[in-house]
Amino acid sequence: MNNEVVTRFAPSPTGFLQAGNYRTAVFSYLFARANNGKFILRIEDTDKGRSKKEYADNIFESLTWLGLDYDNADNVPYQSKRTEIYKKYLQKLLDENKAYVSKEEIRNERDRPEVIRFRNSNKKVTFHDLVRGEITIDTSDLGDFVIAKGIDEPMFHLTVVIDDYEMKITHVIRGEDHISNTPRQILIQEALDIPAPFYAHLPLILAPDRTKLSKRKGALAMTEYRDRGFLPEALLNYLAMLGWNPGTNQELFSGEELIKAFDLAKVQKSAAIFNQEKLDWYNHEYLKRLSPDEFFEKAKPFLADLEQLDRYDQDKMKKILPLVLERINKLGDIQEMIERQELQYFFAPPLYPKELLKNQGYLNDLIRLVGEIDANNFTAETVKAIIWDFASERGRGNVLWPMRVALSGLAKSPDPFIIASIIGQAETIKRLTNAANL
RNA sequence: GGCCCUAUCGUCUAAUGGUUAGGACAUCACCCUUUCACGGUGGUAAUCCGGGUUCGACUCCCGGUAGGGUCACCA
Repeated sequence: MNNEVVTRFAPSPTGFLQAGNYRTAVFSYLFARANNGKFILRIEDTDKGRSKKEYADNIFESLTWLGLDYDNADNVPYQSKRTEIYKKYLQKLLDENKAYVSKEEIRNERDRPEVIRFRNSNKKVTFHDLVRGEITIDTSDLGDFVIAKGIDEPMFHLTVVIDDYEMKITHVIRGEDHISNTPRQILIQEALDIPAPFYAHLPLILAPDRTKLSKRKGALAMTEYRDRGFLPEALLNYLAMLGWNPGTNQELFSGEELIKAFDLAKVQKSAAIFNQEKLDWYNHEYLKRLSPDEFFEKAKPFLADLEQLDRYDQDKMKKILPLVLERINKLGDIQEMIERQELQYFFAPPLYPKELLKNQGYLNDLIRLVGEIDANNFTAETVKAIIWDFASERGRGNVLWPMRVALSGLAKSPDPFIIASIIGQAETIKRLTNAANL
């Protein structure tokens, strides 16, 4: 059991992580689970100046929300607290003359007069990348790179190598931007005489203009997607399909299905553009799969504006929600519908210009017909049944359009039968009467 | 600029020497329909360019071109 697969997600809490970061987390997670292995989280906060607790908290929150459960949740290592461990290895390198204290002219006020540099053998390093195959890089143009600012201040390349070793990481799955870092880390491994893990470098996720995804280019924190009403299942599914494919035409995958189907060999080599519209589609698909009650519960936070207007009526809201679902991609769109006044007519009589009715001629007939419906059986179906033939006879547009406008006050809305059934018989007759008297 | 990586519809991708180059999103048309939305049907749309190898290249090789990454006392 000593060759158990262990992967890790090792972000730096120096800012809000975006889609590309979380996609590497998704792949690391899926690969570990697909191989019955472990997936662990490590916080790389050796840069004390830029690391912030707020960002680390956001990483935990995002991972949990996405459902990427890490196996060391009760004991997540922070590199800032592991200085003593790194010191041991650093001292060894120093003692063996594989690293040395470098005294140099300081270039700017931030620089220290002394740093610890790795004695580079300037050779060509070749490693096998699980995504790209063999990669060879000549390290001679790297020089004697800095691995610590001091004996108590180790830096990235050193800490990564030591931690991956100590935490028994078997597969380092990370972004393509680390390819050129890999030879440096391999050199350190050799100096320390520790084994190298397998490497898999994932292609990057790009903005629509093919440049790096950034805040300016619309990159959002994962929690922002949550707050806008995306479902974690949709994000997970979409992220997994960006740069990986199952080799079949299946598009919708549950977390379990992803684990079953995931294969590093089918990871794409080229960068992918983050496509918001496809994400919207995924989210709508998952929204459609929710039960009415689940949808209502998830929609509630986005209904606050209606609640404030004292129009909050749970029973009525539950009837309206299916109509809303057809018209949104994410729950946050509900707020926009409310702002555009596309839901308020369900709660209060609409105001509209008389011209919008186009034709008032049949309104009195409609009032009579609607009044004939059994009050105990006032549904969209019975309303339609009693009106349909009449409308067909007089021209549906002549009858149904004014009816719908009388009820909704809008040029675009759901059909008049469903609106009538939601606002009720008395209110329907009242609004039709108002329209007839305009 | 040096080094490294990559290259199929607008986008995400399938096809690992022989397919009418397939699917999804988006888009367009039609159907459904009083409008919007949903839904249904169908369509437009791609192998970066140039050389090889081969009976035969999206697929293999070379060269261009383009895009990306990286060249810190950040990670």
